[in-house]
Amino acid sequence: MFSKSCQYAIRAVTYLAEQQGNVKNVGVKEIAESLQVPQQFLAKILQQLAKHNLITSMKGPGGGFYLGEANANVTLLDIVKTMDGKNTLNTCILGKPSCSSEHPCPLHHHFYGCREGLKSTLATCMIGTLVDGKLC
Amino acid sequence: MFSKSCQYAIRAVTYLAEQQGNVKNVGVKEIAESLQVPQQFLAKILQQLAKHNLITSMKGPGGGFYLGEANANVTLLDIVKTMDGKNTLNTCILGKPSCSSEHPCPLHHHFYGCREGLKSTLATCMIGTLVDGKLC
DNA sequence: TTATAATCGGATGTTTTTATCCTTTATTTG
DNA sequence: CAAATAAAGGATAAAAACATCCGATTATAA
Repeated sequence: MFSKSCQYAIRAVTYLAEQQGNVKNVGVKEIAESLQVPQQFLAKILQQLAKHNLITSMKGPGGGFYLGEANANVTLLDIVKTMDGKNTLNTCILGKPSCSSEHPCPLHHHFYGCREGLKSTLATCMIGTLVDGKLC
Repeated sequence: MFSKSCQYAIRAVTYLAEQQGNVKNVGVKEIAESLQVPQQFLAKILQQLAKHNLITSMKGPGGGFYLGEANANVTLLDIVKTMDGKNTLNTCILGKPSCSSEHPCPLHHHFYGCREGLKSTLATCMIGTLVDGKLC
């Protein structure tokens, strides 16, 4: 469903959200250790998110990543689209090119509602309000 | 969610189900052309399914694959587990190792029901009854 | 019996995803 | 200013997924 990059991204952003108010910046090292994921790989992901202004970064000593004013309206769907592409969550679960409600694949009706529900959940969840275990 | 191999497998099995009663055997070539997927790759997948007795194969001229008596009770979940492993559809959507209802990831509650529903759909669908567009 | 059509099986090749390494740039602190 | 620190960025490597090639085997039909 989600690539590993995307999974790491969401989990890292969740971690950042939880740290809001504590300290301003969080380094890659700390996040990677907390999530138990490869640090260098996670660094690339966070850089990518920062480049797209989904999170904020600061260089130098005491630097790191955080969720700031500029990221207030960023949703989980923004994260997903940046990591896995705009069309993720829109393609047929069986990869059938012509799948639609008119010409559905066998699983279309069973999966469509599920996927749309997930998409709308992601679209309404502002990352600033994320906490591990729940969305808001 | 599903690997390409698994997607091809489900679509091919659907095709076989639709051909039941018409001709006994269907060759890889015909299936691959119908699904618009690489023939040699699909051949491997069908061989794998046949080896696990999920579908039936016949060599020689006029040979091919079909759904027979021996495959009457095979479900879509059997196909999925064979192609993508037993643990697919059981792991956390964010890849968090410790995710559970007690220690859920942010998406756990939003995704759990969805996934269990899909799993039970797959578990109750006998492949013999499959038709493109619906399950039974 | 022989030619043919089809799966079977092993090896190999390609592409994408995941992961690491190393240098550069910006920032803070002493 | 110098040194230390942390992100940024480019190049490379490893692993997994996806795909192809080709000879062997088997069964059927002529």
